[in-house]
Amino acid sequence: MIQSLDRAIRILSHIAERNSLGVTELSQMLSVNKSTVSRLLDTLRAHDMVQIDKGTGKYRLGFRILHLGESLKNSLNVIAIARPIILDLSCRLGESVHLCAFNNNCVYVVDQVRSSRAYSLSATVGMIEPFHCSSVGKCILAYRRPETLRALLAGYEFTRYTEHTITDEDTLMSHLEQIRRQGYAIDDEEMSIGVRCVAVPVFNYRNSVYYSIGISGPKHTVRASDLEKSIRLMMDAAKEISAGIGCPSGSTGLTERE
Amino acid sequence: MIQSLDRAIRILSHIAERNSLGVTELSQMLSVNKSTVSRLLDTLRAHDMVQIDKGTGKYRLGFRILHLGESLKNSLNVIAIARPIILDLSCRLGESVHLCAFNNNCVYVVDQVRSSRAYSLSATVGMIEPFHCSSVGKCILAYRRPETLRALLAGYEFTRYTEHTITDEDTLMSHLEQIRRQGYAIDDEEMSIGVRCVAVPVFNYRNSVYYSIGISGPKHTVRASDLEKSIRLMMDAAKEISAGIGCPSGSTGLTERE
DNA sequence: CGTATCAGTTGCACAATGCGCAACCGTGTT
DNA sequence: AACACGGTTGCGCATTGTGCAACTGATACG
Repeated sequence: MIQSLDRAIRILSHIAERNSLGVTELSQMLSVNKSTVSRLLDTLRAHDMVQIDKGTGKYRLGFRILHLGESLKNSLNVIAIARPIILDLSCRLGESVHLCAFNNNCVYVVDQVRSSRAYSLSATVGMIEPFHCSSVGKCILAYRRPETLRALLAGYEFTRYTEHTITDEDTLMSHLEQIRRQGYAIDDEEMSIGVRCVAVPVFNYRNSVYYSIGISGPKHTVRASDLEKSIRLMMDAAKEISAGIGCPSGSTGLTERE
Repeated sequence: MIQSLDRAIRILSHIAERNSLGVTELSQMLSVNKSTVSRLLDTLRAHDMVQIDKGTGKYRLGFRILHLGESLKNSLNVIAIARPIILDLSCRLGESVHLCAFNNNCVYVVDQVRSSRAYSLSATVGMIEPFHCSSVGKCILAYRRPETLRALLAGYEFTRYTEHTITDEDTLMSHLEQIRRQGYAIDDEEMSIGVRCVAVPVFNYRNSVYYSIGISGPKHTVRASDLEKSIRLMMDAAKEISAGIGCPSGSTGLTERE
């Protein structure tokens, strides 16, 4: 463990936590002489890892941090990260698994693993999933803010596919509330008779939900008896993907909607 | 300049640039012995500033970077940063200046400085600016992607306020193209007869436009003769705000729309 | 107006710390 | 099996980072 570097990172973390700090404060928090802190800050500042807040004169994080973060985000490929995980999930559950993403105000299927089963249900990558009657769609909607939801659903057509389809905004809203509470969404023959789907949310580095993974299968194979176990497995998989895209571990569910 | 820290930050930057690098590659790039690089990476990894990409086995940036970045973004208060700058701008130009933000698919006035002039034109903070006939609105729209624009304008009503109001999508589209090329937007009596407005975009840390600043004044005070000078001053102010929220200097205009 | 107080930076001398070297793993390749 | 290659560990040296204390500069206060 390299002392100076270790201390520098500690400094960054403390600054991040308190937004801005002075040399003396930092030196007390770290129990390090302020001359040392001052010199570490000099080097950090030379690389724009911290900057001096004109106004308070204290140190805040520098924009280099943002640029590093951008680069990391750009290199994060959810599909690549999720692939081995949903592959494994599909094997364990014996069902097709889709990875869906919220983009352009729609929920798209962005990747898929087909079940090994002879008669497998499958979506098409690129397909848009409806908000009101797909588990993956509802799952993502459940984590939007009320205002966003209102905007999304303004003018949305609640096409009825089966007798179980939710066809009005109010019902959907309270349904979404429930999904967020329980942490998973079910589509029980809401789009096609005989088909049942389950989906769970994937949390990103800021605890927002922009992805979901879902399974779909013939109603009789996705049985109530197995459901609990399946959901647990799915949640484990989702947690792994979440971690892979930077979700702080253990914080799932404490999510601000957006 | 503290050597070890300096080297560590160099390592981060190189990794960011190339997405992932190995110990040996890094040691060559920095001309530092690989044992040293390895030990620096150990410390960085202990703080999740880098992580090992399972798959390639090489080092990539760690999620701590993202969390630091989030914290910085949360502490960035555009209004606070912009205030002294638009205040100064308003003095120099003698016009009211507004700061507008794109949010919830609308352009809102989020701050304002009223001109010292006796008859000043002013908006209300919180007000929503129309897309098709406000300079601040057009200015922000001009940097949306075509797909986003289409979504935004689907069902948008091109209310006619004056004989100069743009009332159809095609005209607006080519007008926006021009705005992006020239870097500023003008509203020439498009919303109110006798009122002229000018707006310029503010670029954020990833070169996206989510804010604009605009002036509005009686047509005769915002004269064509002064326009060039005014626009230059506005662009300077916008650049300063942009820098204040992390825009990499000198990169204005090379923007990906979104 | 001078003095006290506090935050931050600089000079210096010491030794702790970080460094390069070389040896050592562990994997994959021919 | 031998080799090549990327990464980690042990060790001894001196470079580097460190604490101390003095210095600067701003702000408050009698």
